[in-house]
Amino acid sequence: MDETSDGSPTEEWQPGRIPADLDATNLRILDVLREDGRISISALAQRVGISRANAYTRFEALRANGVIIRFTAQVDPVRAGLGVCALIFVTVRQQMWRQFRNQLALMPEVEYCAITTGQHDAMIQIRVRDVATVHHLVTHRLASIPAVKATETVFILDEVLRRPFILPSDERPLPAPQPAAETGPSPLGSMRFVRANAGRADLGGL
Amino acid sequence: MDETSDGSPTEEWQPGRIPADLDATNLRILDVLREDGRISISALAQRVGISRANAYTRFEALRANGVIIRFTAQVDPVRAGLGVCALIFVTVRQQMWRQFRNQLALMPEVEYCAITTGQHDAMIQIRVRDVATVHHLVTHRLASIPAVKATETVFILDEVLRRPFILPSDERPLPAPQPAAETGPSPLGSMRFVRANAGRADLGGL
DNA sequence: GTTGAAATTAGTACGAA
DNA sequence: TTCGTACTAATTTCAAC
Repeated sequence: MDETSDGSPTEEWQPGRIPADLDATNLRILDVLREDGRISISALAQRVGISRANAYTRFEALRANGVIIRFTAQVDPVRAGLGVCALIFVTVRQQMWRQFRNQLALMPEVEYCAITTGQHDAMIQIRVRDVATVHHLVTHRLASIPAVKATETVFILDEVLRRPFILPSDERPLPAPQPAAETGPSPLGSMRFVRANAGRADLGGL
Repeated sequence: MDETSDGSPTEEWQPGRIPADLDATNLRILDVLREDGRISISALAQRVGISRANAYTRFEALRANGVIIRFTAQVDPVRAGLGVCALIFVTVRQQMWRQFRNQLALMPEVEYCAITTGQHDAMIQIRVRDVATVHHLVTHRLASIPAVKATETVFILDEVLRRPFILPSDERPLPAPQPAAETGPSPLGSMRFVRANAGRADLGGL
């Protein structure tokens, strides 16, 4: 146990700090909650190997600290009627970031949006009913946003992996079961890191 | 209940079929479950405006039909100690897709992987502790997979939007509150759709 | 599809180690 | 801190309508 007299209530979180309250027990709790978010606290305590009261305390703390943002269902988009998924890479007009974000919030088809380094400025992932809707969304709705300078669209053909989240405690199940001859340094030279375009350090009103 | 041999869910789902069981009530259930996956069935029934027994029936059906895949927590990756997120675009050697998928399953840092059209073959999203880990993962772990021909990495600077999932019933809150003069066809000409490279129709052992 | 029972379980509050 | 237990309130289940 660390003796850093951190008596601050609710413990304000600071960006640079490594979460000290994420011990092995809390990580196991998150691990269980990842595969069954509706598990009862009693069952959770049982699976983690702690008492019910302790499980309640840690559970609430994880929520209060913001480690757990919310509980939600994971839905199969195809079975829900949204069979088409696409990625749209957006070049954003400088100093119009705020408008870009505001407009995105008004688009319910957008499941995910991230600001990236590299050739483009942002990547958004959308889910819609059919391909025609993608076309309409890109050429009409997105194109009508002044902050959007250009877009590049690719379709998602198959989603290989979709994990709810990952934890620092996740480790490789198999420690490289390959023949030693092939395990050496990169046999291929085409690993490329893409840096941002010139003038991209300016994130405007982000 | 029809008893197929292995107790598989009622009503086998077929890829082309539009989910007929997703009426307005089920969509409202999913909508509630999206923002609170731990809500009790009683409260769910109350919020949707149906009886408890009905809510139980529909709830179980949505799970059995595979519309709801699972319930899970949504965790803040930064607060969980994984502050660095990156996208890696991978060019996969033809007819080595199966190996690619198998190797990915062994990499716990990978949160998401999708096969895409366009210049690259797949996009994977990873979360790790620091930037150095990204570098090691790309130049050593990924590069040592024979199926990986080339990669291109971009870092995620900020995650603007992260919705659990979206539903067909989600609609635009505001019906285009723009002046009519600007609502016409695309004012910008740089909306680009990227098709797959030559020979990309072959998905190998996918 | 709805309502109303009983049975079970969840959530909370104490002490004790 | 963590655990164990008792108490109260809520939920799930099963019945009949």
